[in-house]
Amino acid sequence: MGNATVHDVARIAQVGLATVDRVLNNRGNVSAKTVAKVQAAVAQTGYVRNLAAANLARQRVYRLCFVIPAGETGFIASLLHAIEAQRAALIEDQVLVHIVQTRAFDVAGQVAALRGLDCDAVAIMVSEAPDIQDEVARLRSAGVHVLTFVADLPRSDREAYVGIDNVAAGRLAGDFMGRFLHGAGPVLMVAGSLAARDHNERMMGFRQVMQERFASLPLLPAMEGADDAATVERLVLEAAQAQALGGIYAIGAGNRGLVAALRNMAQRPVTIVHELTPTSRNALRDGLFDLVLDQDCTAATATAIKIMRDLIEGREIPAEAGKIRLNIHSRENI
Amino acid sequence: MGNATVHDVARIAQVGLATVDRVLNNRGNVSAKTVAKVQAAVAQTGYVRNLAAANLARQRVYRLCFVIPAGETGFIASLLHAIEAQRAALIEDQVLVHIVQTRAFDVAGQVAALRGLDCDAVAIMVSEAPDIQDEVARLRSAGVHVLTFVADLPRSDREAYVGIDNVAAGRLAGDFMGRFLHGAGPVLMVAGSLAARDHNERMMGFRQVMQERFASLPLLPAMEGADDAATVERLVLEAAQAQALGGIYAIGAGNRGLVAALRNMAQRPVTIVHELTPTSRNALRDGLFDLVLDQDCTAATATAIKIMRDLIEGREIPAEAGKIRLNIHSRENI
DNA sequence: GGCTTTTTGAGGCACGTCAATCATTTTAAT
DNA sequence: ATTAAAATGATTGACGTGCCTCAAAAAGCC
Repeated sequence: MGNATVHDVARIAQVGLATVDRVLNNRGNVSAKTVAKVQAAVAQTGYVRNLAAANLARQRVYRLCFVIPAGETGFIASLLHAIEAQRAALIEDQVLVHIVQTRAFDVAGQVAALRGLDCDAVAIMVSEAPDIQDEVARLRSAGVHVLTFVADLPRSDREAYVGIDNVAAGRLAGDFMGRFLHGAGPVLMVAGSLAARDHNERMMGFRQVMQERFASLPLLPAMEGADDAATVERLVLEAAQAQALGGIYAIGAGNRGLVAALRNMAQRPVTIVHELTPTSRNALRDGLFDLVLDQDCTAATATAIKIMRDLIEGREIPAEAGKIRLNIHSRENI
Repeated sequence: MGNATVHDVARIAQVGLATVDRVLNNRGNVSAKTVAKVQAAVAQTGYVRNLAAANLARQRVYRLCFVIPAGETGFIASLLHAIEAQRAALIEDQVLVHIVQTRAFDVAGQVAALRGLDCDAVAIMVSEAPDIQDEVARLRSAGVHVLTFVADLPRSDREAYVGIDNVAAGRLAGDFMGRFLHGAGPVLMVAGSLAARDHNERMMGFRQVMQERFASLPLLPAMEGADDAATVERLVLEAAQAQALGGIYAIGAGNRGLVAALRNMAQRPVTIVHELTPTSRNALRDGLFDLVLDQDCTAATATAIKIMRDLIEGREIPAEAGKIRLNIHSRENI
């Protein structure tokens, strides 16, 4: 069954081993007739290359890289943890994963990080800026496979995006917000930065659903908390003092500040946030948060690594391959 | 870095290659002192076995098997599809996946299927019965690694369970049901079979939350639809005729029947179901279903395969490894 | 026919590990 | 001290593919 080797193919096709090798690896200088003979033999024997032997022979080492923001947000910590957890199994497979951390929102620093890369494929979680798109193009032309991670750069040369559909996530949050909010009361949106594509897309999705289906609920202008706990706390408390809030949708990081603000508010709004971390987990348990939308970091990193390997091997990447499912956590399933 | 070989280890430890091999593969007949020397050299060089070379040398072929119910439910189809989608990449890695389908709820047939297995590891989705637990024990003692899949057999000898936490899924469904159901109206639960552990656990979780937090909502006795569309349709319509339903929690298969019933009901109850299939996807879009709880088949099969390989390699399996996250789909994110 | 160019075959080395044999040394038992 | 048992080293041959060289055969061209 799965045990035909190049030798079998050569014997069946009545050609030499070298010719089989030339055909299988597109080395050229083989007549069309011979190519057909070999391909027929491959089909007949059901030959499939033995990847282990191939990698051994060519001394293949997969040099992968993740470029992700620095900072101690719980989400980044989860990502790092997920990568570390897989590392042991990966080195046995000759996969070396290197992690580069850059300051969030610091485009120049991110460009510098991309410029200094030395690897076969890279997964990047960076800002959306022309300089960065140029740098992606340069990497691609230098033969490095590039995929975007968590935050997409749809207009760049990236070969794949691994992460959730942020518009859908925002829409889902809007749906739940509308259905949970029995009374009226305005809804506040707190993003990290509306210039960040992921946050912006979530906001758009949320706003779409609120307008389409829950138009009676007033939507306050979105605020930017810069992924900073103190800023988020201040913004939320100010908004709550201006008028009683019915709901809060926290689009990005800074959940610690949100928790602090909620503890100081008389009336508890329906609160939907992103990213399952110790902070948000505790807040769920204490009844401060109602829902946490979360992308599974383990799945995200595992998928990114798999796609990078597939890209290096030249395999087809289905369009859906990088899609990470969105998980929802309430107090009942943490 | 990742390039130390057994030769390096032997040189550093000042022992022979054969001795290094004996230590690394626990072949015995090595003195404690020598073992320590080798281990020190391994630590010093950072030696990690090259799995490709190892598998090549020992002609390793991973013979894996899935034992899952037959039948054309959408969920089973998704499972099969997910396995097929991975098959191409797997054979390059010398992983042969065989699928055995058994009649659902047919214990004797499942036992026979388990008895006829010839593989290194198997993932089973079967009924919970003493005969099956015995058969699992027999497989284990015959050196076959066994993990349960989608439905657990916690009292058996299985080495891992890959699937969602069904109690948590039921609790989550209960939480949403309570929050969506503004008015009163009784809630109907339709399971496939309450003897099936997964359905039973979901029901328990659902019931717990409803009693703890939404005690004012009456809960009708759970019905068994045997995963059969016609039966489900009949049961639901009968219940709806007896009294107007506020909500329906469909615990198992048979969603097609539920859709048919909903189309014939004057008042649309809040409907929460399991498994994202074409049927449930369309029902979501048409507003017949409110939520679909779903375990990601691709993730489940991929995880099961990975764990089977890890078991065969003798690697540690973290307790959490088999945990599949629960996805939630509403009309807004399909 | 003589010439060049393309195509093909044969062979070998390398990759790192496993698995086995056989000879030798060390250690333990009597 | 003798013998048995255990421990160790040295060596070798796979495993299947990639990649290279060299020579031979076939095809194309004038």
